[in-house]
Amino acid sequence: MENSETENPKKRKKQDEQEVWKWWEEEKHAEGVKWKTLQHNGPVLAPPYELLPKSVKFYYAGEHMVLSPETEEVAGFYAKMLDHEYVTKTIFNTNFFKDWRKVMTPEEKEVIVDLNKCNFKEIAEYYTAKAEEKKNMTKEEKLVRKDFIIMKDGNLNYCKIITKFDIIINIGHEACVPKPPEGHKWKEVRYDSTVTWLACWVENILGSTKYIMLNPSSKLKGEKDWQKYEVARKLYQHVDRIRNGYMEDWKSKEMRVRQRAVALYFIDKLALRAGNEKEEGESADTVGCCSLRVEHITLHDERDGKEFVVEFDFLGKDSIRYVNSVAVEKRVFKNLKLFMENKQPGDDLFDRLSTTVLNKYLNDLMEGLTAKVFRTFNASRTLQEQLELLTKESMSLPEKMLAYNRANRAVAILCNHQRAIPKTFDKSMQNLKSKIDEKQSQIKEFKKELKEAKKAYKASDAAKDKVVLDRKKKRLAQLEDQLRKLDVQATDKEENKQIALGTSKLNYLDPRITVAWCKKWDVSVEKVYNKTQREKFRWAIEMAGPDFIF
DNA sequence: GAATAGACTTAGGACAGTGTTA
DNA sequence: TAACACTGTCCTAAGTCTATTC
Repeated sequence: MENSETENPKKRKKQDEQEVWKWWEEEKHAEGVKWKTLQHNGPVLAPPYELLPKSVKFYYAGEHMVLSPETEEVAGFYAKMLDHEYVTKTIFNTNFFKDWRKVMTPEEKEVIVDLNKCNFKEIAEYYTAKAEEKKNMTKEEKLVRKDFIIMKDGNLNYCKIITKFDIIINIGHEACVPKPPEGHKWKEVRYDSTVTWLACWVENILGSTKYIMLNPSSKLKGEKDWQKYEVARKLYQHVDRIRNGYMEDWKSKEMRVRQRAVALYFIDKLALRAGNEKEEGESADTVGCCSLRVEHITLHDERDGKEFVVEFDFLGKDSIRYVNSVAVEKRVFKNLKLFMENKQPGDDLFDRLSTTVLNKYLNDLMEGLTAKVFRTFNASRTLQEQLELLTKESMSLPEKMLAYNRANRAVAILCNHQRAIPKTFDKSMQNLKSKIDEKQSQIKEFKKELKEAKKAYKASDAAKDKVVLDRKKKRLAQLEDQLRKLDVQATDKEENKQIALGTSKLNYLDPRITVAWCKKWDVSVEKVYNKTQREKFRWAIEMAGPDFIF
């Protein structure tokens, strides 16, 4: 990576796009060419397929690209107008092929003339297999490989990442300026106490700023975390009023208000994210509540014996799929039908709503209230309610832990926190099951022995037979306890197959609820929080007693 | 009012290190 | 003690939300 002296790539892309539009504006009015207007997701114009000229000059990134209607590139042309990503790929392929042609032998040049006719499957398979092979290497094999690479290439594998000239540091007014490494200087020394970052620089791919910030265990982050949960707790005092408010708004004369009310209902009921607008083509096509499109929901008047069911299916943050069917109030259902009227699948469901508008409205309802507070609020409330429901005095420690994990899991499901199923899941589950089988037959066998011992003692009434009987009873109790533990373990494992508990634990659950639960049920905090988590939640561990209520 | 910048939180995957088991 | 499974930590991309600029 080079020192970032090139222009801002975001701006560059924007300019390129403007160039395309400029070209298109001219092209569609060109003499002798009849263009038809095509409506798609706003004022997008594109020529219908049958009217495309034999060759279209396509201006992009400073070079001409010829699109011929007979090829897939026509689709690419449409895609440019409708879906940026496709064309990015097309351009990549074009550039790649051009560069490849440069290094081809004359014979290859003769044969390889069309990238679309090239089949790379075998090569791809070869490298996938190689990667798998590398992954399956033993520790020793990996070490040997590493030594071999060092021997072959030497230790000269350098990559110039960033120079100190690019870094801005942020320090206290009285603090001495830390000395940059020899031959370097800071880009800027700032004294800004209104922000928390210590250093920042501009990353060279998208031109975004990167920050160095304090650890979650720091006092500063701890206080922020505490504040976050206090805002969420405050919502409890307002939530009934807010809920009554949005229910009332479902009947509003204004479409804008109805949309806001239905969106807020989803955010509250389903813990959906706000869903900011994203730059099209810049990143994956993911959505949240406000950016839902018509194609992301299906309405069922009746489904599985329930009325007014909304079926959600969309990709959320990190392209994690959200699939859920929910029965909603009749008014919500009717409103959704209304919002979807005369719209294409790709159109915005809430076309009169944005996250900025929604958050402004929320802040008027309660100071500090934003869409994401509902997620924190509902997650923490769910944990508290589930813990209350699932924990019983008579439970053993493993059973209490299962109850805790189940409560945590309920939150993770609500927030749609998923993980990839571990590769070894089936195998380790199988191992656990065979352990359970083994333990069961052991117990069965032992019960027989116990029966014999009872018989012997009854017959003899001898002290030594009593000792044997007691010992056997004790052992059986031990075995049964072990079996219970294994059963609990298997249940927990199965239920947790595809669910990630860490995200909610770390970001959504007021740690004081957990600490209070530990204190109330005599479970050590170490059982639920590891060392790092205990450091992060030190404030809560010190603060919360067994009676804390969120 | 929309677009953008800036600052911060939230997110799942990778992988090294640790624990468990045969 | 080796093999395997699991956990903790790191990484940084992908979000949210507010302030500023156009």
